[in-house]
Amino acid sequence: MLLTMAKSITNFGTYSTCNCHTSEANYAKPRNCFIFFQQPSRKYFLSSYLDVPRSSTRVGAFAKLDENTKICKFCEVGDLRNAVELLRMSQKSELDLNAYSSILQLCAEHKCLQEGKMVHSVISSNGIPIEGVLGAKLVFMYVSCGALREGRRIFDHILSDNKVFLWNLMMSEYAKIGDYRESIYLFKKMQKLGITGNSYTFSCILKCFATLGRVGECKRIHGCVYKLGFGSYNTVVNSLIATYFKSGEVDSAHKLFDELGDRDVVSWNSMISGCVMNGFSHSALEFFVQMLILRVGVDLATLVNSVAACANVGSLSLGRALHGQGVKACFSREVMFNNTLLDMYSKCGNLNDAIQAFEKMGQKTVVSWTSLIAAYVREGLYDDAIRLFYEMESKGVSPDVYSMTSVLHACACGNSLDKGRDVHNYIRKNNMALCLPVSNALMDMYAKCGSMEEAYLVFSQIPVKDIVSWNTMIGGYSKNSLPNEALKLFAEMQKESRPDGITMACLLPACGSLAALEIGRGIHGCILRNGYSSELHVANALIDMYVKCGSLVHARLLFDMIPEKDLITWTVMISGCGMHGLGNEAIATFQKMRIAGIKPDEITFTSILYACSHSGLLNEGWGFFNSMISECNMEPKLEHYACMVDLLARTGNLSKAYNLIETMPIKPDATIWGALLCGCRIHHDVELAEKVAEHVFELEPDNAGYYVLLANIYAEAEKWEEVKKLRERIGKRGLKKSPGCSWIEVQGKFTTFVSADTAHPQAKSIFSLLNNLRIKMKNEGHSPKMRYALINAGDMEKEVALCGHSEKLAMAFGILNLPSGRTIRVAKNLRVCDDCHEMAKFMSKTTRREIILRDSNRFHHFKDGFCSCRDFW
DNA sequence: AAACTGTCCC
Repeated sequence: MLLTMAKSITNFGTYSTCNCHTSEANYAKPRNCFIFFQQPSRKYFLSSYLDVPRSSTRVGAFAKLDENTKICKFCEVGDLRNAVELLRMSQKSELDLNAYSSILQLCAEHKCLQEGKMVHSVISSNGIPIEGVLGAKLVFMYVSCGALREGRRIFDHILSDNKVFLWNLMMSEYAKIGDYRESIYLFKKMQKLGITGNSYTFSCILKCFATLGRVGECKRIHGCVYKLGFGSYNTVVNSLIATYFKSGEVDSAHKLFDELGDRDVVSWNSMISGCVMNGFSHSALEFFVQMLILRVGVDLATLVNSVAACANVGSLSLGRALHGQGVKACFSREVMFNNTLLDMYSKCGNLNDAIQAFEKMGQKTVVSWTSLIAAYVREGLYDDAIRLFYEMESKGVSPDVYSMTSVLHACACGNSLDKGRDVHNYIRKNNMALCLPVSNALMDMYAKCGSMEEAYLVFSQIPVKDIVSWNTMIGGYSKNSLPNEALKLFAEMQKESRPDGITMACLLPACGSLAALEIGRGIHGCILRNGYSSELHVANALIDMYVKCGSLVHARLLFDMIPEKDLITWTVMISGCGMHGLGNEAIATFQKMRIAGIKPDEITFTSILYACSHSGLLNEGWGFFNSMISECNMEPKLEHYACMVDLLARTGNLSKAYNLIETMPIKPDATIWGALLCGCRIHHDVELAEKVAEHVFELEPDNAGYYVLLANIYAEAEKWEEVKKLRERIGKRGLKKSPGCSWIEVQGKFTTFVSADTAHPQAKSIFSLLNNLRIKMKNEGHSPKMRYALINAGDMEKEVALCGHSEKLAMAFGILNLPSGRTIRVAKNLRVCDDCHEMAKFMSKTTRREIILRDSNRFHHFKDGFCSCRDFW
């Protein structure tokens, strides 16, 4: 379809371009707001409002007329110097209003403030009252020459006989410099004085209200406009359209356009830019194509907005076609056009053309530089982006808010904490921290670089936080494994500010990592009450929360209810099935996704490979690995190799796994060797484990977990001497095994257990429950698995230590405190041990409870003495 | 004309 669009441009490419600059493009920027002094309209308005009426010309002696005529003649030919000279030389009695007016008009046109002031002083010293037409001319002169304050002084002085056009002039001048409040003040004063506005008044005031986001006032003006009969003026309706788009009321804007009989190029442009602004770039392009079909003249604004639409929908071919049209229309020197092209090429994934567009630009502004910085970030060239920022600065282009946030984004994505801190210093030096988007970007940078302390420091210094500030912090805590902080901040936020869907998407991963099902349910309720559940991001986050909290059933229910699933929805479900040991269901979901026409990405492949690995589906795993390369043209990354090594190792193909590591085209990291080491434990291959472990220790010498893993392998082989040596090695490096802990949520409250936790108030009943179970197990022929004790001591002692594992304590606590029949959900920070796994199976049978245990790797569903992992984890 | 917060894998 986009191709046909591109073609239609070439077919209808002979539109007029000459009028582009002069058309009344008054919708986009305050700069163009006051259009009636621009080229096409000037004469009409000046002659009707400003020129001296003939009746006031005094008919006197011929000589007097002569002086005036001379001055006017000089003015007519644009000879300001001689006109002023003659004015100064003439006697007061020789001059009439015509002469003063003409000179002031010329001063205004040539923007000659000096001469204008001189004329003003001549008028004053001649004692001519500043009122009526002369007053208006003076105001116009000052304003045109950029002396708004002077103009305002005279404006206020002659307030009583001000005409509408002067009010319009002042209002639009204030709007031009961004002082919308002053424009609104003048508008209200005007209303108070009973002066009725005209179409220009309303265009201007609508823009002011819209920019300040005062939608209610806009609607009131809309009513006024219709009452006063301006409802058919396209300038006014165009402003209304733009206003509604700005406040996000897309339907109202469309309705106005549909009802507008006389559409001009600005009306069309307003539709295109409004659609782009509100995320409907496809519709924008449809309007553009319709313009071509109807042979409506196209101007610079049309092309700029349509190129932006191409950028958003990623249509390179149409973008290129528009580029060509712009060149034909002689826009190649327009900075705005070139900046948009740069951005379009970058967003369409074409960095080279973006760079070329940048280099070809005659005039580069801060926007051009910022767009190029963003282009580098998009391609992952973070250091180049940062370098570009400093290059821009050294070339004398001062960074603005946009360039600051862009370079911070580069630091954030590139994980460059130090460079980010440098930029922060730059911001402090230049007093830019007070700007909220900059502070927000700073927080995001610190959060993405893992420094939540610094992020919080920035956060705490923001006097008035917006929704982005809160979301950034909450999401930062979630991502940096500080879920409790995320929840705490969320509670704090609710006192001050209303959360939105994004807040929920930021917060839910915190519940997921805590396995906080009840809190997660509470948030789900909040989502439903506030109507956030229709947002796909929120729904995806919810599904993932239920997966991670062990409730695959709820996850699946929600998943099935989503009518339009995106890639992430599918990926969440695939990895969810994988985590819960349902490999075949993961595969079925993957296939359904393909049928739905969704293309998997690298993460989807990681998830499906991971699912195969956890269910021991070797052939299927290889199938996906190969199809990733051959069908999807993707290059497997470290994580994909890690999954394959894991899969081979778990299924007992240890030497094949070893070979894969040796022959893989990228350098294996500790995770890859670690996966094989795990396999060595499962299959009790001490010899290979030693070989593999040395690779691991070399790559990650400070990770105590790997030493413990090898120690366990030795312990299982009862090589106590080696265990001892390894423990010494750990001690020498000063490493500490991260202590195992497990937690359980009962009525929304968490209880955390560490190994052999006797401090708990219910410790006595917990231990007696576990002891009874142990006795029962023994009677039924289960011998405790002592190999995990890591202690070379008497068996009794080992048994005691085994009984004290944190997951056992948490499970026992659950049995004691949750109503019968309720599923017991426990989460653990490390992998579950063999003995605990055995006991959990037994527990599920004798207590007739379903137990769902989440360890650091996956879920175990214990039911009737069996585990969903089929003892394979 | 450009920018800041969001869901998935390891």
